[in-house]
Amino acid sequence: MNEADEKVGELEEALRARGVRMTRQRAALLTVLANAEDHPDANELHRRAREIDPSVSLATVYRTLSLLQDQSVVQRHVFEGAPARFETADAPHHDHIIDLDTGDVIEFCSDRIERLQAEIAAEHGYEVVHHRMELYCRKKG
Amino acid sequence: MNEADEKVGELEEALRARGVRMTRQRAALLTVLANAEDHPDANELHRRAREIDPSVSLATVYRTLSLLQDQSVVQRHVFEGAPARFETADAPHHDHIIDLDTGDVIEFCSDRIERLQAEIAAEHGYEVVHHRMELYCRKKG
DNA sequence: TGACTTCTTGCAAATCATTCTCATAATCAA
DNA sequence: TTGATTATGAGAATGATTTGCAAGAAGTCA
Ligand SMILES: [Mn+2]
Ligand SMILES: [Mn+2]
Ligand SMILES: [Zn+2]
Ligand SMILES: [Zn+2]
Repeated sequence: MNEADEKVGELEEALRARGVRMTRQRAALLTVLANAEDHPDANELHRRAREIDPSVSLATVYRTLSLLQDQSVVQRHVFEGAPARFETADAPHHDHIIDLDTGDVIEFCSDRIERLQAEIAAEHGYEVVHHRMELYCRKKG
Repeated sequence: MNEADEKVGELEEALRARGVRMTRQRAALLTVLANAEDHPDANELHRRAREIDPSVSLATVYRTLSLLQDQSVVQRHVFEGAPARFETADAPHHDHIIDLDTGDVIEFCSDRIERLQAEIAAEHGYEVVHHRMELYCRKKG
């Protein structure tokens, strides 16, 4: 709650510096995002934001998420057969394992895979702008 | 045109054997799919199927695609910000490079990445049921 | 602290891909 | 052919996301 609050302050500053107006609803959503340890979807973010400011509408949640995505503050992920999920973009790059039974999302990163991806793209005359890698898994045993 | 027609015949047989009724519209869609060398979406498949049988409706295209997916005859891919795309499932497993400028889709497969993915899942106590890997790229130079 | 300009918001209606409902038509085994 | 079962077309319904618009806030500068 301390680290996250600090994060919120920094984000508000950074955004203001970039000419983004800091409204009540944007601040609420930033707080929710900074405190989220999971990968909530727009509805869940709306639910959490309302706890801080009951006036926040779902439309504004979507609008703010787009804004924050443009500002590289959040990342949007669309996993199979589910609405988009969001997380702050401050963590280093990683990909996801999705537990097919529980819906749990686990993060991982493999430098070797990242390197191989770049190699493969290069072999085809391309450079990777961004990529998506999701492992849909089931517990072993 | 020969190879594809052969493929259609085999598919029709295989499906009939599994108790699937072979209707005019299903045959049309199978022909379209067997002849497709790209990754068309439902609308494009509908357009092509109508050239064979003008009565085919979009609803039936969707219904048939679901059926064929259940029968492991087609695979559905949902790339970023676009409707689902389809391809026959007869080719061996591969992943995709998407050209951000042209929309072109290029296929590739890396055994090393596939192996690493399995390893990573295992490290977390999981086994990969299926995965998704897409490289969104731009031409180099 | 106003007054002003420019952006934001909430609400409801619009989109868009996909799915579903239902009355009618087609498949296929007998 | 017949009959039981399943598929189809048309259009309405869905669900996530976006948008238009009138009303409300933010930031700026006196
Ligand atoms: Mn993550
Ligand atoms: Mn492919
Ligand atoms: Zn990665
Ligand atoms: Zn793969």
